[in-house]
Amino acid sequence: MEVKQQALAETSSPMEKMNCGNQEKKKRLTSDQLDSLENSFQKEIKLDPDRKMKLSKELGLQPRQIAVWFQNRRARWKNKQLEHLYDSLKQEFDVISKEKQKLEEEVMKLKTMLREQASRTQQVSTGYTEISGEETVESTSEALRCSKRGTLHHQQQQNNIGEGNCSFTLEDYNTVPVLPYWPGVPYYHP
DNA sequence: GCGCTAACCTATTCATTAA
DNA sequence: TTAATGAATAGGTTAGCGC
Repeated sequence: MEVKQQALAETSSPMEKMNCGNQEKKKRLTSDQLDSLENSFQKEIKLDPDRKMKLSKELGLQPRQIAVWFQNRRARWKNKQLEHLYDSLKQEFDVISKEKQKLEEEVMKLKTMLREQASRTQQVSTGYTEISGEETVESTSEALRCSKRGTLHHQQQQNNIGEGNCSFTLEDYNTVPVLPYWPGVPYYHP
């Protein structure tokens, strides 16, 4: 019963007073009221009944106004959280995009090198050795393997890939923590 | 299980204010 | 005058409680 009376009291908002003939206009809260509400919100994002009544008395506002302010404040806070989340995800996306572009360029280079090596191998296996100008072609397959391995190894070292040393994996991505966190305000679990 | 109620959330309205 | 901001409302959902 006591709760019911309180609920009734809370419904008597300024707007309803306006509708009842009382021309009380919608008013902005004063900076002192906002400071107190903000401090309270920073301490605890949820509003328990005791604190609502306490703030109501302290600030000379209806409990309903306190509740509404907290609701709206939580909504604003959540929007900010989403903005922060969007920013951090965008940053991650940009980094991954650049990494992908680099890797694609590397793949192109390596494919070109493989094609060149393959054409040389074909020339050697057919027993055809062409010496044009100053160029000398090695005719042993072992030498070819060595040179190929050396080139690939060099590429792998440059890019830190191969032998399980890939610089970025899906697992890495999945373990990157997003930041559901807004400094100065405790994380809100709905 | 069902109805009631309070509290909460999201979307929206509307008054105020600053540019 | 208008866009941005914030107080308040409407309507829906959820959880707790008594029956």
